[in-house]
Amino acid sequence: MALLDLLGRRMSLRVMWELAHAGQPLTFRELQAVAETNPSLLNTRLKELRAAAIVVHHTGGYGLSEEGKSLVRLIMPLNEWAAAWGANLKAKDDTPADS
Amino acid sequence: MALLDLLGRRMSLRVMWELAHAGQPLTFRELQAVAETNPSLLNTRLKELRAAAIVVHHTGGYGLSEEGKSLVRLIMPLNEWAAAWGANLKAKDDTPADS
DNA sequence: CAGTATCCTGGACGATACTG
DNA sequence: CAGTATCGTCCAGGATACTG
Repeated sequence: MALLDLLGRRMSLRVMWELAHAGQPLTFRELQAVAETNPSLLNTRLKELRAAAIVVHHTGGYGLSEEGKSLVRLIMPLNEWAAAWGANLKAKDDTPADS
Repeated sequence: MALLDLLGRRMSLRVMWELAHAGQPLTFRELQAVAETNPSLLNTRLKELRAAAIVVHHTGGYGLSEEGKSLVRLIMPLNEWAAAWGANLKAKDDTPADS
């Protein structure tokens, strides 16, 4: 699944997340600031995300495409699962006395 | 999201996929064969997946834990989305006459 | 058969200077 | 401000030999 390959890369999810929460197009520099990264990586990722039609470049800034939004929606449950999973793991860790 | 970090690594999904489809525990060598990888990587990933309680080591082989199964179930939609997404991308590629 | 140790290589990423 | 070019670093992953 090449999708997870893309999503697994640095700043992929971060960028999507920031764009989803901004609610409005963000400029390159704004995105760079909120995502706390360097132009080089941001640009690389942005190219990939645009090639994947997940991110689009409106007049005035970057935003999520409809596909991008649907993808974000799809990832949410995974997010929750991950939270529960993390809590669970930790709980088990904190309970060495279990036998 | 550290989960995607793990899932993004080579052989994470592949291993989960193979285990899900095997329907029965697989030995280290069997897993290595079906996943087409080397013992080094397989072992590394297996350790991580076991630490994450996604994969368990039954007597006689490796299998998915209940958490692992639920995760696989959660990933399916993403899988479908990716398929549609890929097809769509390709279609647009094949349709340069669009204006 | 199961898993580990070792060594090597490619590519992702980071910092930053620079052009349009 | 937007994006590109360059260069160095670091680590995931590949091949394989080896031990229990």
